[in-house]
Amino acid sequence: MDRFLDPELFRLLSEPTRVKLLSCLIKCGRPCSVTEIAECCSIDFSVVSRHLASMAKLGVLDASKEGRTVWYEARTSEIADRFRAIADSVDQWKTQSCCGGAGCDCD
Amino acid sequence: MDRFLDPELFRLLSEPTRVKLLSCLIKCGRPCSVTEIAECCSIDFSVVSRHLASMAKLGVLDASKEGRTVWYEARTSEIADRFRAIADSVDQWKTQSCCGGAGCDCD
DNA sequence: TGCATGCTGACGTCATAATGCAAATATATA
DNA sequence: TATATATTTGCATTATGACGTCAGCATGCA
Repeated sequence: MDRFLDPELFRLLSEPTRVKLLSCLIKCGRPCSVTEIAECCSIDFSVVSRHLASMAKLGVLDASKEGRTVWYEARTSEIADRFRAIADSVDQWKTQSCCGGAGCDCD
Repeated sequence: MDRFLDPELFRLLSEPTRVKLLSCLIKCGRPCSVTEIAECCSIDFSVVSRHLASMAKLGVLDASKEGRTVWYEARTSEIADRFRAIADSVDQWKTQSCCGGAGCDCD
């Protein structure tokens, strides 16, 4: 389970600004440029650039450069699958037990 | 979807210490006291107290006071369900579009 | 009542990271 | 080549939040 409970992924989604950008991209369902999203969400484009890059690095977004424009697109299926994997792994642990009491080694 | 992409929930899971505590509780599958978990994970009990309280506040844990002891238990099914709901809502947005181009109002 | 136990809350410190501006880089176009 | 456009990067500032210590509060027990 700990393999799926990736703090880095959650850290990305814990920032309202990033979630706003991601939400925008998911809803648009098409590749968007940095400038486009920056204007759409009224956020400084340097901030948007950094956030989108970090999300692409973690596989949440797809990035493709075309001339001087970078197109970002939400990897929607990938995101949904990842959350389902988390749900499944959490469920699996329901039946297991890590400690018999005294000698617990959860860490 | 924005209803499910709750930054607060993700913020909780973005902290390795909190994930460690949650993981411990899920694996144990039974109510544990603050002291018990603090010793099990070798973390200062005031830190544990804070983290568990914040997770209970967001519905990730169940808390029940019994005398001077507070028993925390992971709401495993609730957690799994929440992640599935996120996955489903992300999938639903795949077919929709928030903007026709110029007048995009993603925010 | 006095004391031990279990937990919570306040406080100061520290580390991390988000932000906006400006400069730099890369690419397209005149 | 000169200039405009799209994005990235460096930097200083600011904000957020985690941590440990200690004091305080509630509860149980002698």
